[in-house]
Amino acid sequence: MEDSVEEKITEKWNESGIFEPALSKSSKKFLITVPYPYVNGSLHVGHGKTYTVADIIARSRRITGYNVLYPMAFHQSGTPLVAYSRRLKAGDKAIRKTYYEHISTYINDEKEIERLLKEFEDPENIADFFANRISKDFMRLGYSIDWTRSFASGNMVYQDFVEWQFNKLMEEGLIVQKDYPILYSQEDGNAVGEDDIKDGDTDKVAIDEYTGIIFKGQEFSLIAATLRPETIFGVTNLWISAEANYVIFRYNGKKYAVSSFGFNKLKFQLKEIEKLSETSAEEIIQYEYKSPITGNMLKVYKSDIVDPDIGTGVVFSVPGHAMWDYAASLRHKEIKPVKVIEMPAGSTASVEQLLSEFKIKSAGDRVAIEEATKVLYREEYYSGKMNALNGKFSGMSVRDAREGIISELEKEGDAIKVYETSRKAFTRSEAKVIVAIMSGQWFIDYSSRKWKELGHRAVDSIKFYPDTLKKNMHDTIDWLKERPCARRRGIGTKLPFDPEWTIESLSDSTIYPILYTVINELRAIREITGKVNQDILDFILLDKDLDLLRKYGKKVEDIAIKARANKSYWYPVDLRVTATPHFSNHLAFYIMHHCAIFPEKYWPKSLMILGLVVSSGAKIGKSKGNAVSLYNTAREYSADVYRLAIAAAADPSSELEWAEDELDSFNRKYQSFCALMDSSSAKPEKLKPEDRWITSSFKLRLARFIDLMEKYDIRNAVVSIFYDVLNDVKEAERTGVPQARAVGLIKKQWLIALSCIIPYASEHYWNLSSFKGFSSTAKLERPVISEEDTRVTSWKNEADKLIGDIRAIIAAAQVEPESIEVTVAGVEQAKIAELVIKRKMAEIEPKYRYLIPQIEKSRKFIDLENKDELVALESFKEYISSTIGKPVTINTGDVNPGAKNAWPGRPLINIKGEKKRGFKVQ
RNA sequence: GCGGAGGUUGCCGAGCUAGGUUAAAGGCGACAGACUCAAGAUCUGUUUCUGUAGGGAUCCGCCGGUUCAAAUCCGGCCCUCCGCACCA
Repeated sequence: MEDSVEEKITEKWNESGIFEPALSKSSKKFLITVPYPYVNGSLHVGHGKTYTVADIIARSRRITGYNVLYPMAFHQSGTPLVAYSRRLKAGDKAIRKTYYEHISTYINDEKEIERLLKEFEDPENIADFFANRISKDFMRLGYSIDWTRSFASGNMVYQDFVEWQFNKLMEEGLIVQKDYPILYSQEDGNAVGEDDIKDGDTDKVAIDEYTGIIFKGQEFSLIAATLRPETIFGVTNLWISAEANYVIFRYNGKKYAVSSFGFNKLKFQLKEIEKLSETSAEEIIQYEYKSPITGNMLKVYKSDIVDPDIGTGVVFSVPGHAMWDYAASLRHKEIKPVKVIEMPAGSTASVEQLLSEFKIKSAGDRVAIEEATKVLYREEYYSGKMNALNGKFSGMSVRDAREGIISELEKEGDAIKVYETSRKAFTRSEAKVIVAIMSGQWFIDYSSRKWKELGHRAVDSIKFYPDTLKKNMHDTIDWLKERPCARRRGIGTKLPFDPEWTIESLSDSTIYPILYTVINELRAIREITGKVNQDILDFILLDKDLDLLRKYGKKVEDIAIKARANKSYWYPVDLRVTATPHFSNHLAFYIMHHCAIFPEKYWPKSLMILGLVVSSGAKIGKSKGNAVSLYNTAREYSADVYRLAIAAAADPSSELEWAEDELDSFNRKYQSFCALMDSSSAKPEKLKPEDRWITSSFKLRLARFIDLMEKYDIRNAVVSIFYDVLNDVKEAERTGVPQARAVGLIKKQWLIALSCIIPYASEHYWNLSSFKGFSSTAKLERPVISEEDTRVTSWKNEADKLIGDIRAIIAAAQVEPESIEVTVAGVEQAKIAELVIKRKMAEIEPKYRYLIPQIEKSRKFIDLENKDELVALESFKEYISSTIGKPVTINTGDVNPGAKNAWPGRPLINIKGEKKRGFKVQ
């Protein structure tokens, strides 16, 4: 179909407002939502899947009699938009290129693109531009979205609402404040996110928690940061770097020495820490240091395995269980490795074995040592056991021992936590990324017992599609713990009780679907009051007392009452559709926040989780360079074809491989559907007997479609209503009904059903057929299936089975058929067959007993219930012979002594014709 | 490691929660035929092996078990994929 036709239809939908539902007492409501898109770029075909699936469901509910609301908004909260703007401003080439591509999806004019790029230095402009474009794209994809309720998370009214949300959480005691490690850039004086770090998106930087064990010395103590404190019983000595500078500092009234790099980090992690003086490796090695727990006195050696930049520049040495330490100890004969961990029999994970396995000769084989270290750490951690040398930790698993030793060390004041980045990282402006302790970080405390119980209750009551994910959600809720919920930068709402902080982007978008139900009223109130105050929201959303509103005057009161009615009608969300990456975060928060704030009647009803769209095996992502633009795809193939591909390609919950050539085949099917519609006739005035099969079959398909859509089994529903019906129409031709007539017979209901999937074509042919209104809002009637309908369709199945048999014989026997004679079992045969099947051999007349082996052989084909076989096949005689292409005769026969016989459900086929090799057969 | 999903006929992908109706849906590809001057598209059929009458044999990661009967249930093994957080 032409672009302009689709555009015209879109316009008509918009003008008529058919997707902007009002409250209705007569029909059941259905609120369906999808997480709003983050507006930092154009969307790809993967994004479109979620919105398309939701739209198909929305439309199917609408035509089956529900009052449907499918709203949409835009997300702008968080750091990326700000980061992109900043980088554009700084002239970052990579990001410029990305945005150049994003814009050129829509705009060709070079100058205009340049102008926009300049504008994008303000993040709000990026958000506005793409929000605008995305909503246009969505309109052109035929989504039945109510755009009058649209908003963005940066809007003031949204912020009023989020403030309210956080005040509620605070009142419930679900928000706590603590110190917390974050990635930080000293030069920028700022927290850094993934977007700020060089290669941060491809090579993630995590925060590792080291245990900084304190080794007490005479003048000062050393702090050695380690990931493996459980090996403390195997410590033989300490290492420091020969080249690095060391400093002495005071912390908690005591003196310590670490590398100056290390001190630099600790400054951001420890409170009240003060540098006292410089020192040197030489000075440090003059003393011995006492190990906690074991009390051993340890010597310090210089070694080049120490990277002064990692940890504290002081390393404790466990040559029995660490590749680096072992390699370094080779130069010091007096160091004897001590084994403190034993491995299960058969394990090859030991320092010595890995040394030979990885062919490590000296401390110079850095890469091999790194690799071997990974193996050793992993194996020992998961399968190792502490041996008898470990005091009270002997016999424990390595895991338990690590925990026990850490808590013992911390209790005695013999260790501090030291945080380190998981790899060396730099910001895009080349500043070093370190870990700093953010003091007073705000958290949402998901670990609350009571809250989790509510969460579990909600999960129990929610219907999950697919069902298997329900268990996952229970697990996810158990696993949730405290989560930082505010940051120092980014777009978003200020924390109402601490405005230095901006609410983080996943925490501000949990219960927002309720806003869709009242957004316009809230805006109207805001016009009057200047802000939507907390008590107004209490009244509207939590059904609090009307007295709260007296002070705002009658007008506000009236609007609020209306808003509350809207909310009570539409909420809760009946179905939320989202992609699987949202599962353990957004969806879990969505459930939890509803539980915390709303009474049970407003908790979510059901969730649908979709698999990602992948392209050439990889997850589609802007950074991967395999993003297929949603806009371009829809323009190139038409919105309908895109929708058809999404609906029919695979089960929504599984991953969908995006293949261009398959899109072509969807397109061809779609084209042939259009051609069929173009040539179809109007509904005939009078039915003919041969019309019965196509009309009956359609009823069955339609009923199946309705049932499947009810269960959101979109794929099979599409197969039934699109592919199967299409094939039926073609077959109808052979049953004696021309295709044009066949379509005419079923057109109206077919178009209504199809409006879920290919709304443009449906609407177009709806108009051409002069039906009234829109196919999108017409009512689909559940067909009444009569006995006649099931009978005539099962007759056709019998005919098809017969055709298959005839073909098999022709192929096996290598015959060139002239005509086919089909003989259906008569009364006599039916009686004999029944006796055999029912094991009443004695009752069979002796003269027919010779038939028993013959019947036994065809036993599995015999159908005693099949009483009207002759009528069935007779009525499809034309169909059979036109399909085979040869004349077919059908009659009933008596027992044929001494030859093969027909049995009920197993007619006898006799093919007359010539052997392909020239023999004449009878 | 923890938690989850899965390994099906050339490929993709149903079926496997209720075992037989499954040589195993559907799509893609391949092959043959029809149409066409021809190609493409479309339509028809075939697509594990085998058989001169609708039949037979083998088959659903590997091994074993339950059963009259298993792709489907049970046990073990091998392999693949996803999530593990502050990132929207």
